[in-house]
Amino acid sequence: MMKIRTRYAPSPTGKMHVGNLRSALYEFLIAKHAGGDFILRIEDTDQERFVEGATEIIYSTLEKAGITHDEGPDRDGGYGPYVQSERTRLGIYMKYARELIEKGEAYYCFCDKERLATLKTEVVEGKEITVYDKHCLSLSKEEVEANLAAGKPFVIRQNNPKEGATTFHDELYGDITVDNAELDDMILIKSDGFPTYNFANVVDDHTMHITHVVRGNEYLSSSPKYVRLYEAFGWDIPVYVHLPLITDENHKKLAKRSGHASFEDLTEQGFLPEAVVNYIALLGWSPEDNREIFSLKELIEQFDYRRISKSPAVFDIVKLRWMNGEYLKAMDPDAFYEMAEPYLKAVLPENLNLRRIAGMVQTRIEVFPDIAQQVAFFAKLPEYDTAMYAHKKMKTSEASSLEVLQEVLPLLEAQEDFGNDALFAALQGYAAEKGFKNGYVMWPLRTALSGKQTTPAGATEIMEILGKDESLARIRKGIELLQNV
RNA sequence: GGCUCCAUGGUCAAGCGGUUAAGACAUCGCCCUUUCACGGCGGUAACACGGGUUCGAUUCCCGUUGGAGUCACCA
Repeated sequence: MMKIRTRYAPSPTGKMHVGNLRSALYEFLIAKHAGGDFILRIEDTDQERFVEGATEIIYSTLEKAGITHDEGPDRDGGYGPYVQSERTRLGIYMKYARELIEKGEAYYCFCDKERLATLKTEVVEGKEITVYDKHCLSLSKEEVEANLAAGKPFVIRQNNPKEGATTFHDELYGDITVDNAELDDMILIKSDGFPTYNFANVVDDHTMHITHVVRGNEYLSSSPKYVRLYEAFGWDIPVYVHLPLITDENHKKLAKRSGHASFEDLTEQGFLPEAVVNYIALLGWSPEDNREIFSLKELIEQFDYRRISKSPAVFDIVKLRWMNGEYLKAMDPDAFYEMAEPYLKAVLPENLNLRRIAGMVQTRIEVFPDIAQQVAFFAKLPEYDTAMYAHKKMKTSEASSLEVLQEVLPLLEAQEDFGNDALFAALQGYAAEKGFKNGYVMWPLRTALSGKQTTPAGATEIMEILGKDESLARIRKGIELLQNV
């Protein structure tokens, strides 16, 4: 049994798109599930699109996501170089391209932009459609030699037949057949000497012994051309697995403007890498059972690529938030505190018991940035409307609240132990004595203490954290506001 | 527009000829509670349409419609 080898072949052009990240994840999972190797290859043959620092983003994203490669630019496995521009320097692609020319499967083309422009047949949705007319295929060997000797710029094109059809097999989509007449004579080597992706990916996948080519659906329709390349070389055709697309809420390919199209966007918004990985694993794949929370290790165990879906999936940020919340709740309190601390410190003074507050919000937030609006009232009592004192369910009104606060204030002033338990006991005692329900006295207190409809803690817990002085000050302020109604 | 692919609730999705068509998110209601949240319980909500094949189609085939992808010296 041959060892499975998959690869992730990103081009360093910016942030890592979640679609690409999912491709990397599936490629990794397919290899690891079968005990195979996952290879990272950098596709930087487009000099113009190259973005400084983008390679580093690829490394750091994969690392944060836990997707580790067995071979790559930084981990030589003997099939390098793992960077396409370096392979170009070695002349690998040119050598193979010439081999194709010898076989009549490719040819030199000297057509310039002006001539190509005359080939444009129509414009559809703003895109110009050009079909090359094989003009240079008819050039004689002498003409080609003369052009080359004269230093005329050239490209090398694939020579596809106009008759017949090409069929290839995809593990998910089955056999796909396309008329050869549909296959354009795509460019293999650009005039700058670099190979196009179309050519480089075939040569690289073969020379790097990639057994399973796993990639996005957008390559499905060009795959026949790649298959013809393999056949022209007489190489074994790899197993193909084309992945369904990830779309935005409008069912369009996820675009940058959606605001959460890249892994970086997501982590900046406070999402945990583990949750993101878990979520995108389930976007287009499902396990045999109904489980939804998976560690990377568990995904490796469970991942059967035959269960990958064929239809596109909408990226649902709401469900991701839910899942992130699940991860947050499951975290060890210390680990949670460590990550929550910066968000807490951003809005709260350090003399407050931040660890305690972190514990209060751990089950109530979905992403860390939610913390601020939950706890900001601890630092400063917000302006609030006294109408908030009236609560239907608690059967409180502004008048009843004023009365309760006035009666409870001296009680609290006399209270020695300002801990949660003691405070609760004292207030409950007061309520029982007066025949009030707990909520009837707690609601006005909590309102006075927080100025908010909802808080991550009850009245007594807030008092403990605020401390006696601040608590009493806020209650007096509440009384004052109510008296002025 | 040509070609290719896809089609189960708002979203992710199970299903692979016979099911009361799972589950999750979201949504709604109830319970719990010192508010909200968490948690628990329950509700609303789907097989795009039309032909076949079959004793029987969500499931297989064809067509229609709808959606997506692709058609570069980008990957």
